[in-house]
Amino acid sequence: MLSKKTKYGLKALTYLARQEGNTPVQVGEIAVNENIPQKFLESILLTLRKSGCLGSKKGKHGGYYLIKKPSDIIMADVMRVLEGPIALVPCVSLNFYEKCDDCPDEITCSVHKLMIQVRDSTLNVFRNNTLADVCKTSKDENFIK
Amino acid sequence: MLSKKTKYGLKALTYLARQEGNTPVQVGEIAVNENIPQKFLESILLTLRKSGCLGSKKGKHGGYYLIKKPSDIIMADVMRVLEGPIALVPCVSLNFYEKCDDCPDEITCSVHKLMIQVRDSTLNVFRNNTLADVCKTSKDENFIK
DNA sequence: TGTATTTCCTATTAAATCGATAGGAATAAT
DNA sequence: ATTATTCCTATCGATTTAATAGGAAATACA
Repeated sequence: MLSKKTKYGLKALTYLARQEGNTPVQVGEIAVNENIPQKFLESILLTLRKSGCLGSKKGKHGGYYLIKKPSDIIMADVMRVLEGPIALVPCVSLNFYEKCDDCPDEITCSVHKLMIQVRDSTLNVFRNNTLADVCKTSKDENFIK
Repeated sequence: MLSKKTKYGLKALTYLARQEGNTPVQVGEIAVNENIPQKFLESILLTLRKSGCLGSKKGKHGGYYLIKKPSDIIMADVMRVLEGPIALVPCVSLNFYEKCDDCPDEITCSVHKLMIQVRDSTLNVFRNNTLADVCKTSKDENFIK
């Protein structure tokens, strides 16, 4: 299950991507429009900024803004920042690998093999979607099913 | 992330699938061979039985056994019993649907659309793998990558 | 220069979930 | 009867999650 953190983070990113210029948008504005608790959103945007997904400006008229074009923001990267590993098991994770302590042998582990398939198929989706893709709704003209 | 419950459950099922006959196998035997806390495994096998994935026999010489051929056991069904929804968000779940309380409109929700893709690709894996497939290790001769 | 505004940072809390354990009832074989 | 096993309910401790609190640091602007 997706955490609220991730869900809120994704919504905030799409909100920013839909902005006209690149002027900073305040947390409060995003929070109100996307129904997200403001203080919680604050901490989420902070981690997104620290990981290089977002830029920020402090003080009056400050806020957050995208530092890359939406079409250059790969969802796999965003998901890893917000949700952590994409794999369902650490032993098949590309970026967060860990050995299972209860598994004598990965090669013969049947769970392992199944989970690699799931990882690859999920990764395929997240790698082939940019923030720009995600922003297109089914209402948009150029939306291709 | 996959819960321990699911991981243990899958391992137990493959253990049973690899048995010769259909004579009941005791929880203790599975627990020892798969490095699973016995009492925990007991409760997992119980839910698998209640959901129709397994049969059981009480008393002396009792235990658990498969009631279907491994090749007839679809992983999607098993996963739903053990882990719950396959979808990452309830609003895109086929079997556990729930409306988001913070989302005004599913049609235009960008998260929604992305998560449908993830659900479909994951489901594709779980629907196309039976317990028999999962049991094949990469060591097996007929294993096809 | 000072005041209002906003991000930044750390700590804390309440609730939910997870992993595991405990103890015994029910059932079956011998 | 005795022994072995599943079945059932309850509970516990640890971890994670979602959210809140309070204030420091930075910036715009009057």
